[in-house]
Amino acid sequence: MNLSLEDIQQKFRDCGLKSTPQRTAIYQALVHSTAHPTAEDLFTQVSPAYPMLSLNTVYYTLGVLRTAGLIQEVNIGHDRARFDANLSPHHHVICQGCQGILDIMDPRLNRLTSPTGLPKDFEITSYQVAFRGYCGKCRRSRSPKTTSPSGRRPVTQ
Amino acid sequence: MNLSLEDIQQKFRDCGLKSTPQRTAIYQALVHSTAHPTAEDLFTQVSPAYPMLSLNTVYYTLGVLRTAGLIQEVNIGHDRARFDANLSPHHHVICQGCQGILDIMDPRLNRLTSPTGLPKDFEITSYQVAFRGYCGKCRRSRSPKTTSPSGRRPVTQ
DNA sequence: TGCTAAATAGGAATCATTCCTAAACAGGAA
DNA sequence: TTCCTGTTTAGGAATGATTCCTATTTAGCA
Repeated sequence: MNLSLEDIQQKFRDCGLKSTPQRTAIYQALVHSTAHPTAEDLFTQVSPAYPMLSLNTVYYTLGVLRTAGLIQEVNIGHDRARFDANLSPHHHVICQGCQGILDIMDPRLNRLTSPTGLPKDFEITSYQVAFRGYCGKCRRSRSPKTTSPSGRRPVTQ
Repeated sequence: MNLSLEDIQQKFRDCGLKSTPQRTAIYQALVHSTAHPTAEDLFTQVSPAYPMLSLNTVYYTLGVLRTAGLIQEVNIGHDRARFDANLSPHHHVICQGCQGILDIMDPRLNRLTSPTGLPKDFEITSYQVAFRGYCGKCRRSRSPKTTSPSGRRPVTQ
């Protein structure tokens, strides 16, 4: 995604958010990333340009942007929060070796119907598919003969 | 699921794990639960019978059982780890009000094909669908007119 | 029955995240 | 443009889940 400074400031205005240099830089970093960075990642990335930046501000900003609906929190693993400025319906592939995340935009996955066995009064508002496995790099650096790492359930076709 | 003490001890032996009262109680509590409890939940549940039980032991035990492949860690949200002794392929519905988790066993969801846009050398070993929404109880305790809470992307059919 | 490696309990350490607060600042009002 | 006020920021302290460390206990085998 590519957003100009003006685009970003307009978005902030539309949401009733003040436009500050730090906030703009953090959002811009997130928009330009496809790596689903953590708060710390963004802090590291934006810090050089804003040496006084506080990690605290990154957390606060991410909270504000999420509440405003400009970004979403991607819950992959329970260890730390990762963020995504891609708001179009999509899914994820997670490498269990390097913890890397890739977006999956396959439109077929956006047409799943309500599952069976759901209580009648449960209202589903969204869903996401998380594929897990190993990327090429991590597969090569693991035991070369292992094509299906032990203890993992293979994808059923 | 219903497992006798002997069943559990046999499972431990099969995995080369020592069978201790604490370990048995923790695993049994997890097997009998459908609530995907946290380490703390299990500690609270097992503590009365084992007053000397340490939360540390619960964490250690869960780690051992997971490594042995007897349980799995369910990564819903990044706040804390939840565990599941149900190893058959299944998916989850998470209530965003009370954080409750339900199992979804819909076999149709186990037949998803590999998504498009996946790098050629990425090997998928498993996947899970996480549905999010609001259970009946939480819907009723929210603003009654809200049928689709703001900021949530509805399920596309 | 004894041995030994694994398991347990408890305390301390770690790490992500949140809370608290004073100072700085953006953006609307005058 | 200047002033005001509520928001934002930075920094430090607090929190809470989880892990680390270690001495003691115990399961399971010889």
